[in-house]
Amino acid sequence: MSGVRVRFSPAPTGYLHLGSARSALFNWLYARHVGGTFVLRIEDTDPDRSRDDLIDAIVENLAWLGMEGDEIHRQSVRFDAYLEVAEDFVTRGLAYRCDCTQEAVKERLAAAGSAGGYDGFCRDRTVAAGPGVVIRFRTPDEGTTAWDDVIRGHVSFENAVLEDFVIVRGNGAPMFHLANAYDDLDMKITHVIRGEDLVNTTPRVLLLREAMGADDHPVYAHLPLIVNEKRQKLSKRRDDVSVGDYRDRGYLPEAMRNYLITLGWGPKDGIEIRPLAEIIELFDIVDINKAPAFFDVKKLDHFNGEYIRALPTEEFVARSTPWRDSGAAPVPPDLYERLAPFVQQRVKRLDEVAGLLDWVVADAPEPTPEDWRKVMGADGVADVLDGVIEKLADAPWDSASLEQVVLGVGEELGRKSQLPVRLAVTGARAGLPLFEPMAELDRDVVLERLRSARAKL
RNA sequence: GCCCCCAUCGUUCAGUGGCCUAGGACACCUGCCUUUCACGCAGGCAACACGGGUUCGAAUCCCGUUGGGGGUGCCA
Repeated sequence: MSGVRVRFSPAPTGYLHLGSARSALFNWLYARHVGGTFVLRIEDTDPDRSRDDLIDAIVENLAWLGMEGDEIHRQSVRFDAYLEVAEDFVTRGLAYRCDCTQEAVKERLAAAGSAGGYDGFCRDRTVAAGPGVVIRFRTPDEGTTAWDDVIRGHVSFENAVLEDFVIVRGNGAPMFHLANAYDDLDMKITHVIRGEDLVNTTPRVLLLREAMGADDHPVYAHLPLIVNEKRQKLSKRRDDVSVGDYRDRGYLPEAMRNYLITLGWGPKDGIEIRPLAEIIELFDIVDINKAPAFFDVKKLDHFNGEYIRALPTEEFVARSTPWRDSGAAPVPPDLYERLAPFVQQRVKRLDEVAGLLDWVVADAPEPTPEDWRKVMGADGVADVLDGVIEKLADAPWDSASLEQVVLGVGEELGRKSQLPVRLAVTGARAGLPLFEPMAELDRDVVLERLRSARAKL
């Protein structure tokens, strides 16, 4: 066990965001790589968000991806410690109380022609504690706050641009910077691996930490953001960001995990799809990329397809069963088991399985006009259909015989006979191998579909 | 506005001064396999944003430009 301690510290949101999942994963991977400790710390300093149901969703999705905290903490039960530190800051003159309303601050800022921040109005006033009174941390007016980021290199901020920020809310609850700085120190976190959207809060945390008496700070590694096709940070409103939604759509956790890892990092040998154990061995935060990465669902689909096909058939059946009956009609389990190998070979998501079997368990869908024209418009289709209808009337009803009959008719006529039969029976040009599923259908049903198609020629 | 960051094929990762006529993967295109599709196989298309330096030598180092992103809450 190395002394490395990393943490994933999400705010409770009721779902696990893709970006958060990736951050968690990189922390977890690094901990496993060096034999360190992965701490899960729920940052529920906002009382409105400190709800068990919001937290459970995150824990469950992390577990789905194969991660669980070696330690689990919750900031809402540690308020006293944070508040004590804040009081200490006030008595030491490092922080002060402020009773400015947010509106008043905004007005003064606007009048001064400034866009944001706080103007230091209460810095030298003496405000008594009370409802609505916040505590602000006094940031230095001079100097710089900087650190050497593992991924970004040297990052530095002029203290002058840092405004005095709130560390305790008017309702008495601590703010995240305070709790975050305190806990990283208290929990002896050695490496902070998190999204780049948090770089600019790092100086605050560093300053707070220093004020708490720390003479060092964790190693920071700010991950590149995951972006959408417009190269913007993934957002809940615009993009599909909920890990749970991907699970519902039939992505395998191991595929999702493997794909997420390739966003911002890649093994030197270029082999992206590989066992977790190998990834843990190869992974290191120093090799993480700086540039934002686009979340490419098509590539995720490819990964997922690879993982699906690699599953032993029984496992594929078991894992795809929750999606089995979501099509036009329920699929009988024994039938599903017989046809599963064919299904497994052609789905990229588990939620596609039912659609492939619709024509077997329900009426065949109406062919698209284009498909109909391309297939049924060919020469000799009527003869093919007539021949197949005739021979199928008393042929043995098993897949081998069906194949023999259909292909046999084609050979006699010197035509490819599968496509017209396929379109007539399944309603589509593409799909499962024809004869095995067709043998599952009753003779009457097949003949009826063939006759109906023949009649429409 | 101010602060911070980023910049190799459409996408993603590799490449850390010469091995690069820049490699892998996804996507796309073409064949092969197959009387469907998919899988598989063989090919193809396709990038170092621009301009200055430094150096015998730059995708790799420095500066600038342009472009993009993030932040700027009593959310985290």
